[in-house]
Amino acid sequence: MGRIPCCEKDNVKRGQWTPEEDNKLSSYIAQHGTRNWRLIPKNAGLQRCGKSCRLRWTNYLRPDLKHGQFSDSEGQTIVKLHSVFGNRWSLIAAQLAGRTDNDVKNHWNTKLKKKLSGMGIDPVTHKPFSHLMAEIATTLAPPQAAHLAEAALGCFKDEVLHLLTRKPINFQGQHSAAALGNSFTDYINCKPEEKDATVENLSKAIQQEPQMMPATATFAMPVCPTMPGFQFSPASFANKGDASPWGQSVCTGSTCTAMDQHSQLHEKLEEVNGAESEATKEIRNLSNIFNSDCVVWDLPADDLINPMV
DNA sequence: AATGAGCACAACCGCCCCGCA
DNA sequence: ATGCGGGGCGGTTGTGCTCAT
Repeated sequence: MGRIPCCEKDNVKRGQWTPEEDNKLSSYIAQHGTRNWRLIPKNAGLQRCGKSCRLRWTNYLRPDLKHGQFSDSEGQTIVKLHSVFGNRWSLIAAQLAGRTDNDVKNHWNTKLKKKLSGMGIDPVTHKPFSHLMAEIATTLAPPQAAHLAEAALGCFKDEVLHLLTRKPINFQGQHSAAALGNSFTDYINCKPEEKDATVENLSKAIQQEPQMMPATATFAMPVCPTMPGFQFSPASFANKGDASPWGQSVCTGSTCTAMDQHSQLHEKLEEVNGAESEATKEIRNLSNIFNSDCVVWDLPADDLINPMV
């Protein structure tokens, strides 16, 4: 069984589009619109799958598209929206004039993800890697935490190395923080060739003192006054000499609360009924988040086609 | 100059959702 | 209520270009 294919794959051309094909498609759509994608290639005289035509049109031929490089502020916008929406590229792209979901996705995968990793930020959760490691210790039972933390240290070793050699971290944990703090201090102060060993020591510290981060311990970002306890200092994360908006926008800690509110967003969405599109509803809800006292958003309004604030 | 690695972008694939009969 | 088809979406792969060796 299975689904009927959208076209007969044997009879359709695949791969790069030629200028001639582009012209045929563009002129057909200019005359007849995009009503039925399955019929468009046939009527336009193209040996292409309807789906391929739709993709070519929406990602490349549409006259309202921007084709240049992404600006820095567009990048920031993507990062911030990604921290709220996750990999919902169409939703993110809808906020950037002239950009498609494919553009945004490609830009994220090729540039932004690496940029965040290089800054010590996990591109999936938008939290600092060190925060994630400590979270492992906080949320899991000691034996599991030890194993996972060790694995995480292995996975993120490069990022941790990059992070720690750039800027000391101001850990002020109240519970046996000395063990972890000393390990970090060792890490920062040791010679490059000793970094690996220090990572291992840090892992051991977590293993040996599983109670050092009790389950009740929480992290406080500066913009989260409601979360007392363990103090992580994102300001110390950012390179102080770096005046770029990247350091500020990603390290404000806003994403910490944004992720929490992301779940609220979905809960709220489920309550909403009516004729509004999902995007409209999400944006409506999102605007509430942006107005929240707890989150600092500095989205560049110029890049937004639906300014949310 | 040749070649391989890395990168950016275009295109494809398969799944899912939604409207309609 | 249900099944079908069109379209949308996100993940993945392919391709061509650039740069370093």
